[in-house]
Amino acid sequence: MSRPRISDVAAAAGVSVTTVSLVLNDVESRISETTRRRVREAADAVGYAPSSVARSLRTRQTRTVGLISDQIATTPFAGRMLAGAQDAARENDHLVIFVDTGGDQDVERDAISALRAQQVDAMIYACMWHRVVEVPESLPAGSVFLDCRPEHGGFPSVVPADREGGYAAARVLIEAGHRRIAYLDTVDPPIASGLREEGYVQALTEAGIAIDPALHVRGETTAFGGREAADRLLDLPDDQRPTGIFCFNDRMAVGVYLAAHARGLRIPDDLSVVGYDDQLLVAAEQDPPLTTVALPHYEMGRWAMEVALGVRADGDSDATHRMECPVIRRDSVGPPPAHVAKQSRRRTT
Amino acid sequence: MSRPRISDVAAAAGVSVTTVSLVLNDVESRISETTRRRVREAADAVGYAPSSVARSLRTRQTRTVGLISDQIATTPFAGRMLAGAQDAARENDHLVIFVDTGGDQDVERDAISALRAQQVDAMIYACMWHRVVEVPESLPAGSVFLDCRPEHGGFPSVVPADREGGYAAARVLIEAGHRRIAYLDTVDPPIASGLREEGYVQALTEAGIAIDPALHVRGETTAFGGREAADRLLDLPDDQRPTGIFCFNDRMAVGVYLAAHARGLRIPDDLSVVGYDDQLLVAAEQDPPLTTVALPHYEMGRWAMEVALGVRADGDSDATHRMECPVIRRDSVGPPPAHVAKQSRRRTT
DNA sequence: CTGAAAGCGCTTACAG
DNA sequence: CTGAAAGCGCTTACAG
Repeated sequence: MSRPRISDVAAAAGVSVTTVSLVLNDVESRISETTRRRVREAADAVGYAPSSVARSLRTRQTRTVGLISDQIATTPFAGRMLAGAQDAARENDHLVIFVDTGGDQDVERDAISALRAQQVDAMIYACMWHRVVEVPESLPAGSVFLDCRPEHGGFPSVVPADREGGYAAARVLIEAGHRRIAYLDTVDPPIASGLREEGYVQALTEAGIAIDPALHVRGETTAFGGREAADRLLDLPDDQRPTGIFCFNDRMAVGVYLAAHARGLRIPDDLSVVGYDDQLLVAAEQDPPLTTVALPHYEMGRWAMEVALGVRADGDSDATHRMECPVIRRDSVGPPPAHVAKQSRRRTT
Repeated sequence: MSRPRISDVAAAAGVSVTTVSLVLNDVESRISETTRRRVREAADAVGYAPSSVARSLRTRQTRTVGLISDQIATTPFAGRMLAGAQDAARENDHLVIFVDTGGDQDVERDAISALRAQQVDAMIYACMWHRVVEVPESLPAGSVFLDCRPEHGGFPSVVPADREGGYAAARVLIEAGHRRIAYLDTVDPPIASGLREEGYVQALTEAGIAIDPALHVRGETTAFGGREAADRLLDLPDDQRPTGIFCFNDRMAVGVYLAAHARGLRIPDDLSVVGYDDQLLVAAEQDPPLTTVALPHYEMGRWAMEVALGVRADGDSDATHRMECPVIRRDSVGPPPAHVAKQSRRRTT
């Protein structure tokens, strides 16, 4: 009925529990091959599986890591973060105890102490999107921050390289020949917003394109918000209207599609657009499929777990690692429309 | 340096460890209020938090439940399942150890034995979408199946009420006045596909509408698949073309929007559409927002955890619980176009 | 090459 | 009202 213990195996094999433990754990020792086999057979025969809890009590490590997040589970795009952490944990024989606090401070405090009581070997503090966070008081030293950065440092952390991502997005448009490139930004700006803007500004500046404040608009971070902001952009006089729009995220880019279609503008023939996030089920499924910059959630999750487990060298205890956001080229970017190129030429002469 | 033990608290309070344990666990006992206070103060003073692993070894329960899934984490719509399970676990003072196997059998086997070794108090086996599954050999009795059903019963399980959902979807269209209602189905049909079809057929039949096989089409389960299938529907002769389309899921419904727009058909004026899933970031963000049937992922996750923990009465050990899929009314359904109503009348006379 | 024994940090009958 | 002691199931010095 109840699970067999190591002493049951010992009895069945006619040896001591010491011996059983030694062979089952493959401890460097000169136990004879005969005995080893006998022990293994006995273990199989009684269906023995060692108790992790007893072992943990003795060895003081649980092969378990706590992953606490603000709302990873309820957010559509961060599951891959969990998946990356999960895979790295498995490869290193660890289990992950996952707690989603829903952003509630009290829940968070309780979760941290429950995780400490469980004696997790390591802890990861994850956010749904790139943020700077206050460090919860009881968070153990050495915890790693995932998709967020501790306010005053002191912990390793990994975040997306948003500035470089913004730069890359703008480059895609510049290389396609665009000069009037808008940044359709979010209204209540998270960190990523400013960072991406910096990259955008840098790319344009390097390309000798003057920054036009009229081309920086903001909207709610939804398709409808994106549409509304895009309307303002597309209502600009012909010679000021952007030919390419870099959107803060894919949801807002969808709004740009809506606004474009509403006035008979085709993408990418009349208007080029690039998004951000590479959101599953949205970016690839637009018509035409959206060129975008991917958030490397899976890789970030894996990185965090690997430094938490100490199997990765570049996890400085006080550095934030910025992970590259690759450009995903699809079909929403083309050259600017011919008549615009003409106009531009006319203007500059 | 190292964490304080119960004996440290006992020493600090000048009592036995028995007493400390008794007061900290609020065990029914006649320990004097004075002593209790002294113990609590001592515990605070030394920063004591009991070790879950030591307690687990002794009490033989870990207050931990294993949640193993095929790919919940990497799928966008099932995070809420995790959230529901999570919330129920927290309310009952349990932690969830989450393992995503990615559908790999070997990983699954290893995960189950790791979870058993951890002595989880209960186990939940979750799927990304409604399926009938072979029961993994080593799965403990009493495990509960989430969004799937064990092939030969023997375990409690919870799945969406897809038949009723299909019925409800069709009713929405019927009540809006439609008679030519198509079912835009998926190509490689999961269980839900047939179930939803049954509901659809039942609703039409009850309403005295003959089932037209030409109105049951299939496509890949993507926006493009939905578009392609919708094209076939919309290419039908005027008097056969559906005025309302019930789609297997929201992604395919997006394809219907695409097909409709491509031929200048407005939704819902010229064509009504209802989806399924209430997919985050897609259903609500269409133009017009999509009327759909929601998959009750959060509630299913909660139900599964509650029966796993034994805090819910209706979790029969061998019954599958079908959870209602509520209709989410938005703006993609209207009455059929006037000229169609006229035509229909003409035909029936 | 193998075993007896201590100890990880708790809880809980049992005794007083 | 409180305490001494056994025991949960392992691992690991230590001894032989």
